[in-house]
Amino acid sequence: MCNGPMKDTLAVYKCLCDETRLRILNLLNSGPLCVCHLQEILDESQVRVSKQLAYMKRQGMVTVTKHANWRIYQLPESVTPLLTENLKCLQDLRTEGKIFRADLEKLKRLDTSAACVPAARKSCCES
Amino acid sequence: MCNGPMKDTLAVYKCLCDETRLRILNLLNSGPLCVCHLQEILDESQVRVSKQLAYMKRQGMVTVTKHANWRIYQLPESVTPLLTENLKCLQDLRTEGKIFRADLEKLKRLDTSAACVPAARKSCCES
DNA sequence: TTGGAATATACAAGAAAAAGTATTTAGTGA
DNA sequence: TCACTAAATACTTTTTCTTGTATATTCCAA
Repeated sequence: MCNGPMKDTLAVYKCLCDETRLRILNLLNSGPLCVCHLQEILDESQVRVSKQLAYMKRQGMVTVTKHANWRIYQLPESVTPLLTENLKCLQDLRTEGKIFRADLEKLKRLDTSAACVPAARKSCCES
Repeated sequence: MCNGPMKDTLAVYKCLCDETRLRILNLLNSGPLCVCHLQEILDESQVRVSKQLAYMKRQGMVTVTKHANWRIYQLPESVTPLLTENLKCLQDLRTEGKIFRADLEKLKRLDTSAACVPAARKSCCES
């Protein structure tokens, strides 16, 4: 996972250089999410979302936990400074980036009572 | 050049997700440089460097000016916040990233009396 | 105007990444 | 055990990126 600064740096940028992955990071930045909800918000096929998540996991950019039938993806507890900075930039982009904003709107409208919504998200949505 | 926030953002990350391009940005970050010097420092073939520069130019990440036989590449006067942030991150990486450090060492040892060294660099090296 | 240097570009080949379809794996619950 | 759901993986095709070789362009200087 830690292959030296250059490899790590490139891994981050490789995750960031794709639209779908950026949108996923934008969403995960406000809390953990199951695959089915990502699929729903992004309006992309199951395979596509699943593969992008697998890619990001390989690069150490997200972590997964099982929850019954669902897989909950989230940003790792400890995020590198580089990724942290860029997640901040993504937040700034929300102002101009209508896709990012729209995704977050959809996220807010999610049914938080669904079984696959993890406790962490529920509480974060209530607040 | 300005195709909306998403395209612009992706353009930045696409430039950043390649080792050679990162090294080029790291070098240009400390001043303009001609292709032949980039070639020398990076120790890469002419075509390869030239193509990466062309790529970055297409993405609006660098600008060129002619100077006799040479092409001087530099970061654009007005750099987006996203790129600015990431250039800062690159600077931080110099501490751990030995390639970046080594490149800058080579840069310092460049013969600043060479005709292709632009005035801007000369003065910056003297300071 | 001819030759040489610095750089770019065209074209072809190869490698890597992405997308789709179909299939598989796990977990759940009747 | 069987059927069902969520998600991952295998395999294939397509697209995109990268690289290399060769050639072209541009500018200079003799």
